[in-house]
Amino acid sequence: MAKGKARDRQATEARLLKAVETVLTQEGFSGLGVNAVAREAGIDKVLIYRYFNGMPGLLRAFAYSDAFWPTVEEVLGEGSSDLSKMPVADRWSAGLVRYARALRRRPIVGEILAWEQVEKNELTEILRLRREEWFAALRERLPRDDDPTDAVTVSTVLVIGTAIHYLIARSRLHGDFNGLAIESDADWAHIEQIIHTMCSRTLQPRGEA
Amino acid sequence: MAKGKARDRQATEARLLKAVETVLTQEGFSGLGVNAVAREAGIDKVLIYRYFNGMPGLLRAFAYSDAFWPTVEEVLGEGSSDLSKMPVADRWSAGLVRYARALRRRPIVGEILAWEQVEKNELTEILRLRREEWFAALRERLPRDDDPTDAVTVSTVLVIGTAIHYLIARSRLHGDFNGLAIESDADWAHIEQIIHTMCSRTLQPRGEA
DNA sequence: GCTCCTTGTCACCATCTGGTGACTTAATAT
DNA sequence: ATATTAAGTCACCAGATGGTGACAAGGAGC
Repeated sequence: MAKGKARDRQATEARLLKAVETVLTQEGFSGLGVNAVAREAGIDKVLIYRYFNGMPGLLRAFAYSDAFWPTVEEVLGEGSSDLSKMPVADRWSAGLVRYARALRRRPIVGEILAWEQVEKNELTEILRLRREEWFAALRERLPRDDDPTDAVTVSTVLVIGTAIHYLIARSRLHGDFNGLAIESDADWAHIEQIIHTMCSRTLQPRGEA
Repeated sequence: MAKGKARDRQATEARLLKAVETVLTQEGFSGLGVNAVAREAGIDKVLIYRYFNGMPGLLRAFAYSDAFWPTVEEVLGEGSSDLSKMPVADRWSAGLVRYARALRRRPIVGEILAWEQVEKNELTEILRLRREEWFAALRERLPRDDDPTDAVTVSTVLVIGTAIHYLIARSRLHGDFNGLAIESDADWAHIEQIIHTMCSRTLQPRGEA
């Protein structure tokens, strides 16, 4: 039984894609390469070159698989809790919290965020472009306030977004950041609370010059 | 003159430490190893083992050199602009801005922040512990408000701090984050403005339950 | 003079990586 | 049945890494 795999290219490609995910979550991107992926999948590495034209091709296929990133709907929330009906501060507050939760649900996301932060090569650019496509699609679906305060609102939200990315990436390896716990769900509930406070106080329209 | 270096252990050790910094900034931590450092310093790698007992020892020496991290004074500001005299919102706002500037001044800091974010091994732990020592020293020097709002204040500041770390690490490789520019000094002036807004609006005491 | 320790040099090892060419074996078309 | 194509296996390459043992030569003390 051992020698001579059932000749099934589709299954082989699927196993390779799965192996990318496994290697990425278990060993991190520093261990991601043709050797490790092939070893994990139990498939000769030469097939990665034949079927995907090398590691970049395989990673591109991975980036467009559904393991890679949450859907826009998952963040926006469908039906009842539609974000676009909320006032601006609540909208962004709830949106950011959902974003954090959606990212946190996928173990692989932390790895990808960290990687993009740390290396810039053919592989990371593939994932980054895919992620930016996603973000553009998200913005398409959000109402745009065309008053001049919109720009500063977006900037503020982006800054909080970077904090989320940082904390999610960090939580893979560390239990806290200078005392701010980022391990358990309770820790994250606390962080969500802070995000909410920052959003509502910063974005809330107030009587001001 | 080439063969037979002037026998000067101190100078050799200094060149190795300098080479750590150079390799780290130029090639990143993924290229940091005995071979690369020795090559950069023009010194046989065996001396790294002899003098520093290997790479961890060399990095530990580096972590306690002044190339590694800004001084506490640089962030707190000395003399005239003493942070501890300011009201709470201004204190943190100004402190975070100074922190960002101090980190941004050192090319190597981005690399270290990114590394700690991404790997956890003997080497990164050395740098992390050193950084946390630094942070503890910083907190010693700041006045502590013992009212219950202090905890949420600290959490808020830490979240903004993570954003700073993220953006500094990212700016080594990318010019923006989803459209938020992080390249030029003007870009960072904008970010400082946002930090200031978030701090003053979130931390400012307001009539509230 | 001689000895002894230190500084520095060189050659070598096992191991891992990305990548390629040549092979066998199964399935399909004629 | 036979020829062709695709799937999978194996062995090998060059280059890089971390790490070690053996050696040459400078400097200080006796």
